Amino acid sequence: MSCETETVEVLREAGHKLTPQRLMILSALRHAEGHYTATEIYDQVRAEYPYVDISTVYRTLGVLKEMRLVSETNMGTGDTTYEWVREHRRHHHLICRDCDTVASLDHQYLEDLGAEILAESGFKPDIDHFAIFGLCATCQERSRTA
Amino acid sequence: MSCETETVEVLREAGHKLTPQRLMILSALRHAEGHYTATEIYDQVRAEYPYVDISTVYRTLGVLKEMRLVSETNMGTGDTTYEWVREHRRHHHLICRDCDTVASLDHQYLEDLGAEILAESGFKPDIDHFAIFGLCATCQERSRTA
DNA sequence: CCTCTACCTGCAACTGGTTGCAATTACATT
DNA sequence: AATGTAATTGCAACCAGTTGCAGGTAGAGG
Repeated sequence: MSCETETVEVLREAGHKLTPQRLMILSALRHAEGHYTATEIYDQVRAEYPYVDISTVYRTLGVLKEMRLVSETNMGTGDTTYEWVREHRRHHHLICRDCDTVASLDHQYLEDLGAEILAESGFKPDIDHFAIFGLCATCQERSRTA
Repeated sequence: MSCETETVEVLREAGHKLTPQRLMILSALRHAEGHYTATEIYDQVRAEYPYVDISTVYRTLGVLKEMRLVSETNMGTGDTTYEWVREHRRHHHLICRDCDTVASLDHQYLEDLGAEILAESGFKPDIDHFAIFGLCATCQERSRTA
């Protein structure tokens, strides 16, 4: 739990209580790489403490999302995925709507878009983790020749 | 139905059958302005033909989405909204995660982003109708002084 | 250490959306 | 106009996610 101290402080300062359930959910997300569904997190926490409820998982993810400690993304697979936001290592996804291939998109493109929007409208977008749907090069080719 | 002829032809050429249910769903979307939830479309169709099933509405919205005749957008209100895509009149939304205010975003910003991505990666994004979450100017101010 | 209260939890009921299946229907072919 | 078949429909059962509520707990203050 040692490396969690900072996060715990951030949450407490925002007026949130640190319950054992929350600490377990937090820990599951922080020590994992990549995206997880709510159910995956639920299962992992339940292995340690079998009485958690799935609604507690969703509610905790909700407060973490509101504080922008985790990102919530619809990857087009049916259920929503959550990921711990690391300042370095920001990334986005290009998802082909035909073949479902997922490619990465450099953060810079969206960083620039966010800066433009902020400068011109005053609105500050959360550019944490985007999923952009479209057609990959291969599928464009295929539909041209079909 | 006269003004629908072109759309009907597009669908038939893609191998889809034109059932009365689909024609009613199509007509409801085409003659409406703005975003609608699946339930709103369902209710409207049901007024004319009470035996449609909600799953038929979702499935039809699915094929229309796949053909990019309608856009599907999560506006953060819980349920997904659908809108007939009109080439002119493209627009996007900036939604404040604190006060839920919705502002419009000019299509140009995203058009440019889409062109950049296509040029550099070959992936062609569907830039039909984005909802970008963040903090409006007022709420940024409020959280600074809080 | 005890008290108090606002926040949090688990439960159960609910809403939005999806899926497998048997029966039906659009429409291409003859 | 009759036939064949693949797509589509309605139904029912299901999965993902949300919400109201009564009881429980973190943690601030005394």
